[in-house]
Amino acid sequence: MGRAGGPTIYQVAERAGVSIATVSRVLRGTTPVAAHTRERVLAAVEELRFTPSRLGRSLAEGRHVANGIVFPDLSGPYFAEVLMGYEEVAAAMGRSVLILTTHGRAAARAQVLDLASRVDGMVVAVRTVDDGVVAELSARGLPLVLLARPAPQTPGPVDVIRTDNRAGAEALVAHLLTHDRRRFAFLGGPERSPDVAERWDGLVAGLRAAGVRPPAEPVRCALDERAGYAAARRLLLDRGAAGGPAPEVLVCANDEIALGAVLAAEELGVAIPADLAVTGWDDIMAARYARPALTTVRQPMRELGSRAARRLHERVAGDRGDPHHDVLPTELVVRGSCGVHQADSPTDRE
Amino acid sequence: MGRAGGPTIYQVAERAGVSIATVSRVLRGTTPVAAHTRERVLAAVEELRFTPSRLGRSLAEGRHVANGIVFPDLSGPYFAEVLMGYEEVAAAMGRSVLILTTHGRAAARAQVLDLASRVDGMVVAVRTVDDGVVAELSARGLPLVLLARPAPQTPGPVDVIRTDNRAGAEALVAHLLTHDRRRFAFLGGPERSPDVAERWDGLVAGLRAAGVRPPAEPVRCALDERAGYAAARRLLLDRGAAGGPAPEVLVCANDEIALGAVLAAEELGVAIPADLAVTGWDDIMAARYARPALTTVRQPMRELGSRAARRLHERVAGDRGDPHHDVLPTELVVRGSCGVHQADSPTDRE
DNA sequence: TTGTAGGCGTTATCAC
DNA sequence: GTGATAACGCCTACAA
Repeated sequence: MGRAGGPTIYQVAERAGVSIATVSRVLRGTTPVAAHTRERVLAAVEELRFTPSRLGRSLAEGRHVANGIVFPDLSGPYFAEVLMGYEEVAAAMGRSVLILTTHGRAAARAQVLDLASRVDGMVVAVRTVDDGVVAELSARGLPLVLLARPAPQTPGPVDVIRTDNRAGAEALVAHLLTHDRRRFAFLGGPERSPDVAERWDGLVAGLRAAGVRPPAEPVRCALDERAGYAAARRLLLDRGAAGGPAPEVLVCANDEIALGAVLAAEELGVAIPADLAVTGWDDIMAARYARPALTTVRQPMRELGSRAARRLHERVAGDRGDPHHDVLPTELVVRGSCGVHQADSPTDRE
Repeated sequence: MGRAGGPTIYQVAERAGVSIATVSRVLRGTTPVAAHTRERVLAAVEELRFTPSRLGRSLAEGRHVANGIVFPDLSGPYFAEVLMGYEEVAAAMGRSVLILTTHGRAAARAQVLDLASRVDGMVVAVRTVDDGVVAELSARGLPLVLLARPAPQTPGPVDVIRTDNRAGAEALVAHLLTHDRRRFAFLGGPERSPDVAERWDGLVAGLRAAGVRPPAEPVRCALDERAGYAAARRLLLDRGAAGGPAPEVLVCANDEIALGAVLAAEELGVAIPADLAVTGWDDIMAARYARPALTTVRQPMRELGSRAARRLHERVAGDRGDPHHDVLPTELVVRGSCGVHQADSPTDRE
């Protein structure tokens, strides 16, 4: 037993009474081997339960047959869905998947570089490391796909895949305006993710286009339920205290924030949608179960992952073409939280 | 440039005018090196942006510094949470994480074996591959931690981490009986996961202990919302048609099934909790937002992952002690879907 | 058809 | 303090 992983090719060769070259040939099917030697080799492989060392193989072949993916974190369904799509396609192509979440750590750079030395290519999502790292890896010739993150100024071909946040936000605004709401607020931190920044931009643009005055600033908060609850509560109380006009619409950067806002409103006796419309983004499961159900914008999370995997595969396979820039469409999902509609069916299951 | 990943140690050595041994020594800090040579080496490393090849390193060191984890799939919050806990701890220990989802594929065995040759140890969750594969890996000496999956009869020390499904189910039943419900049904597929099997067992045991007749069989269905909807609908319609006594309680194997069941009941005009109590398992986010909010059993998903990572780390570090068998406690979360309680606060945020 | 031998990029053990 | 050099496990020309 040569290593923890099991027997080595030498032991198989010895047992079969052949050279390691022959064993390799049988296993790889690269060169014809006499039927009877082949049998003997296979028998030895079987008896020893031999599995070639990935390390040896990769070192010799000069490739890892593995993909990396870097997320900021894994909370909420978004990244999990992306990962599903990614892993599924990568696995189907025979590639392993290494995952790294940076959690905004300072060590992120080092971790990503380490990851880079274990894979043939990788996906970098959103705010995980700064463009310097991306440029460095790209310069090294490592195939890179950026997910929901703008392409940096870098020489190498870096592909980008994202969803159309701006169009989604504009469609959302257009719908909200049909409810005759005018005083908008936006909950979320545009600096926390390029996606959120685009949603904010889309909101502002949509309102301007309709001649409605957009909010001066977003209400900055983290992208989770708790932060949404706190931010909405503060907003609703402050406006009340200041005697200023209360917001009529809360456009939230994601569903978690929106659901937190719904709880805050409920607690303060603000009726939804009568007094206040609330919208989210992503269409997570809880959005359908909230009462009223949450109006939101759905994005093809899983396809983001699968596309990234496919694109990466092409690059790893040698594609040297111009960088692709895929923008996937979003879909407005109108439910009860933004106002009353005809044939409201808040429990839609699709 | 020796490879896609960048320069090799030879190029650094040449540039610094030293041997590769010296470069290695400087980088690893293993043996003292003269200050000025050290400087020269570091300068060369810097200029060439040298990062040692993981492949070469691992081959020489005989270790990957990487952990694997095998899931059946990634849908729903359960596995994502486990993964979070796992990745976080593994990363903190400087280890990379390879993830594999088997999707019940026939190729699972081969994929797991491939994974095994890329890591120093791995976690195998639930129903992913059969015990033969586990035994094989264990026999090879690969450190293994089983997650929510019973230990097989195997020579090597295999650690197990799971939650106390039986106790959770018994506590749940005990509570449900206080509502004077007697006719129970169980929705879920015990053969789909050991967890579910234990929940079913706990239900049966809990009812027997109270002198209540348990259902003869579980209502088998997949562990998702759609399956729960379909199964509940069928159940409620059939009972109605047959004129038999309708079930008073639907104990579901997880929250997704339960929420699907709630939709089915709603659709059929069956009032919850008045006519029918419904309970889930996991306490996913949507469980809190459903109306009535879902009574469920919470399990420490994230800690399952972090514990597994820690245990694996100990084994990889050389622990040869007896197998651990950790059983984490569950927590009953009583909400509105199982009946009316004093001081009902269905929107609890904790 | 099969074997020999060099190379992949490190680490670590010897000598010097 | 530093430099050869042998592993590590595999693949693959090149020979035979």
